[in-house]
Amino acid sequence: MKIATFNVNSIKVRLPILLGWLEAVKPDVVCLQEIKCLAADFPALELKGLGYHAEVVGQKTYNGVALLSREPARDVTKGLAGDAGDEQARYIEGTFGDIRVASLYLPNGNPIGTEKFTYKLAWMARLKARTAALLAQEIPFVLAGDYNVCPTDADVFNPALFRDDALCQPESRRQFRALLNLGLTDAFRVFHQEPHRYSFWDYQQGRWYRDEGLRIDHLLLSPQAADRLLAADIDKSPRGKDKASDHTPVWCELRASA
DNA sequence: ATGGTAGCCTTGCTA
Repeated sequence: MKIATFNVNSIKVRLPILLGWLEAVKPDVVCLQEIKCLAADFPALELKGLGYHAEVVGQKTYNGVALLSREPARDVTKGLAGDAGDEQARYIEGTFGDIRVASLYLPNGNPIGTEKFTYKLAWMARLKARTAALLAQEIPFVLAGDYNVCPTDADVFNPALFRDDALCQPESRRQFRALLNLGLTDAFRVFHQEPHRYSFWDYQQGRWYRDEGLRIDHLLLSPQAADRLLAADIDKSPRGKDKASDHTPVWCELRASA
Protein backbone atom coordinates (compact mmCIF):
# COMPACT_ATOMS: atom_id res chain seq x y z
CA MET A 1 0.00 0.00 0.00
CA LYS A 2 1.44 3.33 -1.12
CA ILE A 3 0.58 6.27 1.15
CA ALA A 4 1.57 9.84 0.27
CA THR A 5 1.31 13.31 1.78
CA PHE A 6 1.07 16.49 -0.31
CA ASN A 7 0.53 20.07 0.85
CA VAL A 8 -1.15 21.41 -2.30
CA ASN A 9 -1.50 25.10 -1.26
CA SER A 10 -5.02 25.40 -2.78
CA ILE A 11 -6.70 22.32 -4.25
CA LYS A 12 -8.42 24.53 -6.81
CA VAL A 13 -5.20 25.88 -8.30
CA ARG A 14 -3.30 22.60 -7.94
CA LEU A 15 -5.93 20.24 -9.38
CA PRO A 16 -4.19 19.72 -12.78
CA ILE A 17 -0.85 18.90 -11.13
CA LEU A 18 -2.54 16.65 -8.56
CA LEU A 19 -4.53 14.74 -11.21
CA GLY A 20 -1.43 14.22 -13.36
CA TRP A 21 0.56 13.01 -10.37
CA LEU A 22 -2.19 10.58 -9.26
CA GLU A 23 -2.33 9.11 -12.75
CA ALA A 24 1.44 8.66 -12.90
CA VAL A 25 2.06 7.38 -9.35
CA LYS A 26 -1.25 5.69 -8.47
CA PRO A 27 -0.93 5.94 -4.68
CA ASP A 28 -3.53 4.05 -2.62
CA VAL A 29 -4.00 6.84 -0.06
CA VAL A 30 -3.09 10.54 -0.33
CA CYS A 31 -3.12 12.96 2.59
CA LEU A 32 -3.71 16.52 1.41
CA GLN A 33 -3.12 19.77 3.31
CA GLU A 34 -3.92 23.43 2.69
CA ILE A 35 -6.80 22.66 0.36
CA LYS A 36 -8.09 26.16 1.26
CA CYS A 37 -11.74 25.47 0.52
CA LEU A 38 -14.97 24.37 2.17
CA ALA A 39 -15.83 20.68 1.88
CA ALA A 40 -18.72 21.63 -0.42
CA ASP A 41 -16.26 23.23 -2.86
CA PHE A 42 -13.83 20.29 -2.94
CA PRO A 43 -13.41 18.91 -6.52
CA ALA A 44 -14.69 15.45 -5.57
CA LEU A 45 -16.12 14.68 -9.02
CA GLU A 46 -12.85 15.29 -10.85
CA LEU A 47 -11.04 13.02 -8.39
CA LYS A 48 -13.78 10.38 -8.62
CA GLY A 49 -13.09 10.39 -12.36
CA LEU A 50 -9.62 9.04 -11.56
CA GLY A 51 -11.03 6.51 -9.12
CA TYR A 52 -10.36 8.34 -5.85
CA HIS A 53 -12.77 8.73 -2.97
CA ALA A 54 -12.40 11.85 -0.81
CA GLU A 55 -12.98 12.67 2.86
CA VAL A 56 -12.62 16.36 3.64
CA VAL A 57 -12.28 18.73 6.58
CA GLY A 58 -12.68 22.07 4.85
CA GLN A 59 -12.24 25.73 5.73
CA LYS A 60 -12.58 28.84 3.65
CA THR A 61 -9.33 30.59 2.61
CA TYR A 62 -7.00 28.83 5.07
CA ASN A 63 -5.95 25.32 6.12
CA GLY A 64 -8.16 22.37 5.16
CA VAL A 65 -7.13 18.69 4.99
CA ALA A 66 -8.38 15.67 3.06
CA LEU A 67 -7.87 11.95 2.52
CA LEU A 68 -8.00 10.56 -1.02
CA SER A 69 -8.16 6.81 -1.49
CA ARG A 70 -8.81 4.11 -4.07
CA GLU A 71 -11.00 2.24 -1.58
CA PRO A 72 -13.49 4.22 0.51
CA ALA A 73 -12.29 5.19 3.98
CA ARG A 74 -13.83 3.52 7.03
CA ASP A 75 -14.37 5.03 10.49
CA VAL A 76 -13.51 8.61 9.49
CA THR A 77 -12.98 11.07 12.35
CA LYS A 78 -12.62 14.80 11.79
CA GLY A 79 -10.64 17.14 14.00
CA LEU A 80 -7.96 16.60 16.66
CA ALA A 81 -9.17 15.92 20.20
CA GLY A 82 -8.16 18.11 23.12
CA ASP A 83 -9.65 21.53 22.32
CA ALA A 84 -13.35 21.66 21.51
CA GLY A 85 -13.03 25.38 20.70
CA ASP A 86 -10.44 24.89 17.94
CA GLU A 87 -12.09 25.91 14.65
CA GLN A 88 -9.09 25.34 12.38
CA ALA A 89 -9.35 22.53 9.80
CA ARG A 90 -6.12 20.66 10.37
CA TYR A 91 -6.80 16.97 11.10
CA ILE A 92 -8.65 13.96 9.70
CA GLU A 93 -8.29 10.20 10.25
CA GLY A 94 -9.59 7.20 8.34
CA THR A 95 -8.92 3.47 8.00
CA PHE A 96 -7.81 1.84 4.74
CA GLY A 97 -7.50 -1.93 4.76
CA ASP A 98 -6.04 -2.56 8.23
CA ILE A 99 -4.11 0.74 8.36
CA ARG A 100 -5.25 3.87 10.20
CA VAL A 101 -4.09 7.04 8.40
CA ALA A 102 -4.17 10.69 9.52
CA SER A 103 -3.73 13.74 7.32
CA LEU A 104 -2.49 16.60 9.48
CA TYR A 105 -1.54 20.23 8.99
CA LEU A 106 0.41 21.31 12.03
CA PRO A 107 0.29 25.07 12.75
CA ASN A 108 3.18 27.08 11.31
CA GLY A 109 3.67 29.07 14.53
CA ASN A 110 5.38 32.16 13.13
CA PRO A 111 6.25 34.58 14.46
CA ILE A 112 7.69 33.10 17.67
CA GLY A 113 6.82 34.93 20.88
CA THR A 114 3.18 35.29 19.82
CA GLU A 115 -0.04 33.37 20.44
CA LYS A 116 0.60 31.63 17.09
CA PHE A 117 3.64 29.87 18.48
CA THR A 118 1.78 29.03 21.69
CA TYR A 119 -1.01 27.51 19.57
CA LYS A 120 1.54 25.45 17.63
CA LEU A 121 3.05 23.96 20.79
CA ALA A 122 -0.39 23.29 22.29
CA TRP A 123 -1.45 21.58 19.05
CA MET A 124 1.68 19.40 19.19
CA ALA A 125 0.80 18.38 22.75
CA ARG A 126 -2.68 17.37 21.54
CA LEU A 127 -1.12 15.37 18.69
CA LYS A 128 1.13 13.59 21.19
CA ALA A 129 -1.91 12.65 23.29
CA ARG A 130 -3.74 11.35 20.22
CA THR A 131 -0.64 9.38 19.19
CA ALA A 132 -0.42 7.77 22.64
CA ALA A 133 -4.08 6.71 22.35
CA LEU A 134 -3.46 5.19 18.90
CA LEU A 135 -0.32 3.40 20.10
CA ALA A 136 -2.34 1.80 22.90
CA GLN A 137 -4.40 0.08 20.19
CA GLU A 138 -1.24 -1.66 18.87
CA ILE A 139 -2.34 -1.24 15.24
CA PRO A 140 -0.50 -0.16 12.09
CA PHE A 141 -0.98 3.59 11.60
CA VAL A 142 0.59 6.44 9.65
CA LEU A 143 0.49 10.10 10.72
CA ALA A 144 1.22 11.99 7.51
CA GLY A 145 1.28 15.65 6.75
CA ASP A 146 2.87 19.07 6.89
CA TYR A 147 4.36 19.13 10.40
CA ASN A 148 5.86 22.60 9.98
CA VAL A 149 8.83 21.22 11.91
CA CYS A 150 12.28 20.85 10.43
CA PRO A 151 13.61 18.07 12.70
CA THR A 152 17.35 18.90 12.61
CA ASP A 153 19.78 21.38 11.05
CA ALA A 154 20.47 18.72 8.38
CA ASP A 155 16.87 19.29 7.20
CA VAL A 156 17.28 22.98 6.35
CA PHE A 157 19.48 24.64 3.73
CA ASN A 158 20.76 27.40 6.02
CA PRO A 159 20.17 26.86 9.75
CA ALA A 160 21.43 30.33 10.68
CA LEU A 161 18.76 31.94 8.53
CA PHE A 162 16.07 30.00 10.43
CA ARG A 163 17.39 30.53 13.95
CA ASP A 164 14.32 32.59 14.90
CA ASP A 165 11.83 30.67 12.76
CA ALA A 166 9.08 28.63 14.43
CA LEU A 167 9.87 25.65 12.16
CA CYS A 168 13.38 25.27 13.59
CA GLN A 169 12.88 26.35 17.22
CA PRO A 170 14.40 24.08 19.86
CA GLU A 171 10.96 23.77 21.49
CA SER A 172 9.32 22.73 18.19
CA ARG A 173 12.07 20.16 17.65
CA ARG A 174 11.83 18.93 21.24
CA GLN A 175 8.13 18.25 20.85
CA PHE A 176 8.70 16.56 17.49
CA ARG A 177 11.31 14.29 19.09
CA ALA A 178 8.96 13.60 22.00
CA LEU A 179 6.44 12.37 19.43
CA LEU A 180 9.06 10.10 17.81
CA ASN A 181 10.19 8.91 21.23
CA LEU A 182 6.73 7.50 21.90
CA GLY A 183 7.77 4.89 19.35
CA LEU A 184 7.14 6.37 15.89
CA THR A 185 9.41 6.00 12.85
CA ASP A 186 10.17 8.77 10.33
CA ALA A 187 9.67 6.68 7.17
CA PHE A 188 11.90 8.83 4.96
CA ARG A 189 14.92 8.60 7.28
CA VAL A 190 14.84 4.78 7.30
CA PHE A 191 16.05 4.81 3.69
CA HIS A 192 17.79 8.20 3.38
CA GLN A 193 20.36 9.45 5.89
CA GLU A 194 21.95 12.08 3.68
CA PRO A 195 21.48 15.72 4.74
CA HIS A 196 19.74 18.39 2.67
CA ARG A 197 16.77 16.51 1.29
CA TYR A 198 13.77 18.80 1.20
CA SER A 199 9.98 18.68 0.79
CA PHE A 200 9.35 22.46 0.71
CA TRP A 201 10.98 25.32 -1.16
CA ASP A 202 9.76 28.91 -0.66
CA TYR A 203 8.36 30.60 -3.74
CA GLN A 204 10.63 33.59 -3.11
CA GLN A 205 14.28 34.26 -3.88
CA GLY A 206 14.75 31.36 -6.29
CA ARG A 207 14.73 28.79 -3.52
CA TRP A 208 13.57 25.95 -5.80
CA TYR A 209 16.07 26.80 -8.53
CA ARG A 210 18.89 26.83 -5.95
CA ASP A 211 17.58 23.76 -4.06
CA GLU A 212 17.34 25.80 -0.87
CA GLY A 213 14.52 24.13 1.04
CA LEU A 214 13.34 22.47 4.23
CA ARG A 215 12.14 18.97 5.09
CA ILE A 216 8.89 19.57 6.97
CA ASP A 217 6.48 17.03 5.42
CA HIS A 218 6.70 13.70 7.22
CA LEU A 219 5.16 10.24 7.45
CA LEU A 220 5.44 8.93 11.03
CA LEU A 221 4.73 5.22 11.46
CA SER A 222 3.60 3.13 14.41
CA PRO A 223 5.75 0.05 15.19
CA GLN A 224 3.20 -2.21 13.49
CA ALA A 225 3.37 -0.05 10.33
CA ALA A 226 7.17 0.36 10.47
CA ASP A 227 7.53 -3.44 10.52
CA ARG A 228 5.88 -3.46 7.08
CA LEU A 229 7.82 -0.52 5.58
CA LEU A 230 9.20 -1.34 2.13
CA ALA A 231 10.24 2.06 0.75
CA ALA A 232 9.89 5.81 1.24
CA ASP A 233 11.01 8.89 -0.64
CA ILE A 234 10.37 12.48 -1.62
CA ASP A 235 9.00 12.94 -5.16
CA LYS A 236 10.40 16.24 -6.39
CA SER A 237 8.79 16.17 -9.83
CA PRO A 238 5.54 18.05 -9.05
CA ARG A 239 7.53 20.96 -7.54
CA GLY A 240 9.22 21.65 -10.88
CA LYS A 241 6.01 22.11 -12.84
CA ASP A 242 4.31 25.37 -13.82
CA LYS A 243 1.93 26.62 -11.12
CA ALA A 244 3.52 24.25 -8.57
CA SER A 245 2.78 24.13 -4.86
CA ASP A 246 5.67 25.24 -2.65
CA HIS A 247 5.62 21.66 -1.23
CA THR A 248 6.15 18.35 -3.03
CA PRO A 249 4.78 14.88 -2.19
CA VAL A 250 6.46 12.50 0.27
CA TRP A 251 5.41 8.84 0.22
CA CYS A 252 5.96 5.44 1.79
CA GLU A 253 5.02 1.90 0.79
CA LEU A 254 3.84 -0.71 3.29
CA ARG A 255 3.71 -4.43 2.72
CA ALA A 256 0.20 -5.89 2.61
CA SER A 257 -0.92 -7.58 5.82
CA ALA A 258 -0.11 -11.26 6.14
C1' DA B 1 18.29 47.67 3.97
C1' DT B 2 14.54 45.60 2.18
C1' DG B 3 11.77 42.90 -0.56
C1' DG B 4 11.17 39.19 -2.85
C1' DT B 5 6.16 35.02 -4.42
C1' DA B 6 1.69 32.80 -4.13
C1' DG B 7 -3.22 32.23 -2.93
C1' DC B 8 -6.98 33.85 -0.74
C1' DC B 9 -9.95 38.00 -1.39
C1' DT B 10 -9.58 40.93 3.36
C1' DT B 11 -6.49 46.26 -0.77
C1' DG B 12 -4.22 42.59 4.48
C1' DC B 13 -3.37 37.85 6.17
C1' DT B 14 -0.98 33.56 6.04
C1' DA B 15 2.74 31.06 4.61
